[in-house]
Amino acid sequence: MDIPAKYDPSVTEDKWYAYWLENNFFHSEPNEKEPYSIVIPPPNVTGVLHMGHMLNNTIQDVLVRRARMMGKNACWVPGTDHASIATEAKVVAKLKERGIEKTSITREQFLDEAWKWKEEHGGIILEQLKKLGASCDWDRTRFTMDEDMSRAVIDVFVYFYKKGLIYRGVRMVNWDPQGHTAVSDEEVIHRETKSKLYYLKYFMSENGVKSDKYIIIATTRPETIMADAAVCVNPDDERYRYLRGKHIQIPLIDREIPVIEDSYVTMDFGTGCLKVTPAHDENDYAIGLRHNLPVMDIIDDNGKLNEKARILVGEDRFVARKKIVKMLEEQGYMEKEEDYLSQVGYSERTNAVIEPRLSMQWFLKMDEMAKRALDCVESGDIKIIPDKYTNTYRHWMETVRDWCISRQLWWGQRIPAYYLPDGKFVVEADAESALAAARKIDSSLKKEDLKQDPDVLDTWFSSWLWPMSVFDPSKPGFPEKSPNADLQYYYPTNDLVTAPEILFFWVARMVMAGTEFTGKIPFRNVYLTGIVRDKLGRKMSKSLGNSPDPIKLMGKYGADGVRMGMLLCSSAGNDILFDESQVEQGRNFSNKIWNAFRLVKSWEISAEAVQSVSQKTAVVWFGNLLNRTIEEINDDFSKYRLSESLMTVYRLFRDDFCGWYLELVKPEYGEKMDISTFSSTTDFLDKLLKILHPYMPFITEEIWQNMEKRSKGETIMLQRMPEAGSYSEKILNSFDAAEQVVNNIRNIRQSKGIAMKKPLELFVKKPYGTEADSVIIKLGNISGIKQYDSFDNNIDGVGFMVGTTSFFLPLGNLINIDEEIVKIRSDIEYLQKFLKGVENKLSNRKFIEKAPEKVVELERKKKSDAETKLKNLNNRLCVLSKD
RNA sequence: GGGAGCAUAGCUCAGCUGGUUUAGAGCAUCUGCCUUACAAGCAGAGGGUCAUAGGUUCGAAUCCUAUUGCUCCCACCA
Repeated sequence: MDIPAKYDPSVTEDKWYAYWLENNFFHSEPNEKEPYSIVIPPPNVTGVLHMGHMLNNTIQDVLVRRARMMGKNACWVPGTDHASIATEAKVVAKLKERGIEKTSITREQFLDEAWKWKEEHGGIILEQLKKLGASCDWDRTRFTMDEDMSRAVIDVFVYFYKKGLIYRGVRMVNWDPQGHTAVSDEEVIHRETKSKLYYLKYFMSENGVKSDKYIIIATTRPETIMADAAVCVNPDDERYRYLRGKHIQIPLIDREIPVIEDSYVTMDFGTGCLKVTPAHDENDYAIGLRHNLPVMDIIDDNGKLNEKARILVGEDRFVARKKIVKMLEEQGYMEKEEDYLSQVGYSERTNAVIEPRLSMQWFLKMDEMAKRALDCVESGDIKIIPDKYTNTYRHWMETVRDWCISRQLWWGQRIPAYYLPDGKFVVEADAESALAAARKIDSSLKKEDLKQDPDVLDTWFSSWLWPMSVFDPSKPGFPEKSPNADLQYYYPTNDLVTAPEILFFWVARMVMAGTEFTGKIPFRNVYLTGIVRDKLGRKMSKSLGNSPDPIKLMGKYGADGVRMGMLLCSSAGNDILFDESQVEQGRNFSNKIWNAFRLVKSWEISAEAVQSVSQKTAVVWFGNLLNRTIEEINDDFSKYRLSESLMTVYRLFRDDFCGWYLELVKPEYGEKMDISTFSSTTDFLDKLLKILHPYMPFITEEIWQNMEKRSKGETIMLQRMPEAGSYSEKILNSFDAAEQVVNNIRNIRQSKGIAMKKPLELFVKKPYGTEADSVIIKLGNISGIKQYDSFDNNIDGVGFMVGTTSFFLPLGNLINIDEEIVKIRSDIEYLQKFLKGVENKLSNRKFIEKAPEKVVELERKKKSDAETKLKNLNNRLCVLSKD
């Protein structure tokens, strides 16, 4: 037999993934078993795997693989998201590289290019997931813009429109001048940004003529003054009472605007005077509405000033700001400027500064749906893990505003609104039905008279259907209309694993859509992962270059190693500080497992060999320990404590199985092993591999396949997970005591420089109850254990205690009596302190009266144990001090 | 500005309904070992006023209050 001493993942991982695919092990069809389903949070179709995906998908894979081994019919549906803004931006950039502007080609040509790009680069990320070992049902792979998925999105739009929940209106929206589209409130990130507060002189107008009197107005956006519609003061502000009914002239362009009063203005901020620019600020827009102010929009789609600005036409808003500041200074309008920190909104997708802008958009009413989505969580039907996010969820649901669902893009599902020549419109799922509907308004209409709305829908408007539409896209979530076996069987899904950032974007909206269309929640548990950061706690980003390439990482440490490294440090909702050393630990553990297998595989079995006492003790003990640990792991899983469960298995395998069990049962050099011990050992290893499989699928399959001859089509991934059997605390405790004795012996050997090879005698004082002598003898290298009534008179050795039992190692002249005395004295001192504490407690009458019997009992035992120990130590001290 | 959460060993975190001797892991550190599965290993050791100050209680890392420091979410103060 020739098994290499180091485990090499590169020769096993691809092999077993191919084997699993070949045998269709990941595929699931409805059957009579209990279903377990997860839908993947679809990554951006043009995306590339990053550490966040690694974490998220490792967790999903652990859950799915475990469910499968628990005998459930597990189905993990993969797929990708068309991510309209991000993908469109990428395609636009690609075209630009080739010298093509988006504006110079038609919608159809652009979409052709986009689809080409998608075919070429789309799905790379799914291929990368295979490297990780993801056991997705690839036959069910979905894309949010698949024809039938898109159809579902359109149907849903029509449904809500006809229900009266979708409306069209002019609103102040968050305009992304770089992406050329409106984005939702949730896609705007506010960041503290350094800017300046400019104090401008606005001269008063008397009979249309500029007077020399002026007021001072503070603004951060001087480039918008040309769009001012009024100057506003607080009605209670005495200082400006004289302005009532007066007019003011806008600097530079001398346009006259009225002074108005509105309590929105804070008297003690700035100068107490506010310039009102309804077209470019949401609050100003609201004030404008209240006071019937005209709206003048001076900034175009690109963020440049348009001709209505009269000056600086065609300049970018930030260039215009610099230039106008200069002009204002030169012409004497600038009172002063101050440094100022303000919250500026940035587009999540393009990072451009958001321009508040009025435009015609489509909206979906949220209030009722949000209330329902909140109920699902408050009632406990949906559990959020960790539950601290329930608060965040509630807060959002209570303050939600209508959802702006239109995007001024081409990549996505086009809004199915068709305009008649007179500006009226109809909403229908396709052009034919739209024409039919339009003809009811005007029977003379022809197909070419109708113009479809150019906008597409927000990407989340398709992904909120995901848990339904992946199973039944034909009729989005109307199971009563079209009972679909898959939807009936797999929906609601069990667990959703995603990031807290998209709790609102996506999770809440899936709950809304799910309950709207099926009357059922889309999933029962939402497991929120943390953000993967570098070890300094910084977010991983391309610009910092602190994000490792997952593919390279898996190449270096193996997918199993990386999976374990990620899992070990990731409790739900906590950010993970990624450090390559964690992955190294995972790789090292793989090697440990490998070598345990190598050892077991190397044993020769003989029918004549007889099971030794230490082997028997080890087998009984480990069987009990295994049962107890399985119970712990099950408990961890029920609470979604994945990283703890893995740590438990890690310790069980490394410390207990390798460190104690294998050391006890392995035969002496050249000796053979008995059948009974061998079969117990392989049985234990088999169980351990199964428990480990969800975390480390590749190495466990490799070893499991090599443990014994397997027939074709067999796999560990479809074996039953070992169940927790009964165990005896007594057996576990007695072994634990033996471990402690061995540890003491090892400690003494180390400190006295006695080699492991040299056998020692061990004395123990009667009564002696440890049943695991054979363990002590073998692992302590003890030649014999002798029981005495007393060995207090021996001085040439070292004593120690485990529990209240005294042990003694005769060491001849190896001991230094003075050192021993010092050590014993410090032990005594410590114990006396401890005893005093316990005695204080026990002499407190209130404690005896009020504390539960059990606790008091325990304190009494502590006291008597400490007293016994003290007595022993004092005796020993006496003996040693005699000379 | 509003809300939520966190603070335990050098680092990352457990510690569940207050009570199991002196608060646990893993990593890192230090010491000794190439012992016939594994140096990607083995054996051993050190390391903590549980952020601070009060309070409740027979008893507090755990419950309450305040303070300090950090993180996240939400929010239009020009």
